[in-house]
Amino acid sequence: MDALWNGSSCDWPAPTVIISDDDAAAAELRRGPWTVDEDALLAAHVAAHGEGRWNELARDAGLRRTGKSCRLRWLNYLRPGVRRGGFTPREQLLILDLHSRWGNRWSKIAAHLPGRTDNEVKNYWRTRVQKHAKQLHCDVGSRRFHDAMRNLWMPRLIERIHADDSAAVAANATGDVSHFYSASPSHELSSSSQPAPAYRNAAPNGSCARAPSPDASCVTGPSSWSREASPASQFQSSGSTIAGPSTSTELCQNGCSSATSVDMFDESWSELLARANHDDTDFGLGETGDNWWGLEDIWEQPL
DNA sequence: AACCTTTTCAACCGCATGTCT
DNA sequence: GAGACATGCGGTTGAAAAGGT
Repeated sequence: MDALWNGSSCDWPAPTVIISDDDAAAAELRRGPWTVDEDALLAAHVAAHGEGRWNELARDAGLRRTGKSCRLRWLNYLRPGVRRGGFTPREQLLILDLHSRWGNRWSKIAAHLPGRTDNEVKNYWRTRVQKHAKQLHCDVGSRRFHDAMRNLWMPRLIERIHADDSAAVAANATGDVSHFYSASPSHELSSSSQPAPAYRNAAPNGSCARAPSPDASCVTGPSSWSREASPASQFQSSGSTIAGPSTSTELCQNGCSSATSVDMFDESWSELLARANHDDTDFGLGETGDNWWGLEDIWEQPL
C-alpha cells in the first residue's frame, strides 16, 4: 500500500491511499481529516440530490472519498442540527440512564439526544465515564461503579439541573418552570411551538474549534427538534409519582436548553474516591434489580 | 522553552443487516 | 433463493490539543 500526503487548501492535508492496482485511475482515495473544500462539495451535493447513495454521490461530486466516509462526515459533522461541544448535565444524566438500559447501543441512545451523534455519545462514554471507572479500579459494568453513579454522580447531576433551572427562571424573571417537570409526556421533539433552543450558545470554551469546518458555530444548521419521532413513551414512569421529567425525551429536551455543560464527575470525584476507597463501600444500597440506576429510581431519591 | 504524557474526538475499519436485481 | 451492493453500527485508531514536568 502506497500512502502519501496530498497537499490541499486545508489547514492540514489528508493522505491518499492506493486501494488496489485494479482500480486504475480512480484508485486514489483520500483519507484523514476533511478539508473545507471537501465539506462544501459534499454539503452542496447533499443539498442538491439528498442523502443516500453515498458511493454514487462521492463519485458524482468528484470527492475522492469512499461513500462510507461521505456518509459519516455528513451525519457526524455537516448534517443540519448537529450539535457540538460538551454535554449538558441533563444530557449526561440521560446517557447514563439509557446506557444502563441498553448498553453500548450508541445510535439508539443518540437518537434520544437531539443533535447528538452516536460517535459523540460513544466518545463521551469512553473518555469520561470509563476513565472514572478506571480511577475507581472497577469496571463500568460492575455493581460498585453503578452504585457510585447512582448515589453520587446522578444526584449531583440532578442537583445541577435544578440549579440551572432555577438560575434560568431567575434570569427570565418568569417564576414558572413547572413545564420542565410536567408529568405529561406531551413534550415531544416535534413540537412546533418549541422556542429557539438556548443550546446554540451552549458550546463551552471553544470545544468545537478543532476540526476544519465551514461553520464557525457549533450548530451546523437548524435545530433538529423535529428531526424524528421519539419513542418517548417507553420512558414514561410506570405510574409512580416522580419529581423530575417523566420521559427521557422530555429530560433531554429540557436539558438541551441548559446553558451549562459540566462534567459532574469532576466536581464530585474526590468525594467519590474517598468513599469508594474506604474498603468495599456499597453505598448502602439494597438490590434494585437489573436497572440499578434508572431515572425513575433516581428522581424519587431525596437529594 | 522543550519535552513527555494524557486527553479528546474525528475518522477509519470490519461486520451485520437491509435492499435491490 | 442467491449474489451484489448500500447502509448502519459499534469498536478502534491516531493525530492534535492540553496539561504536566
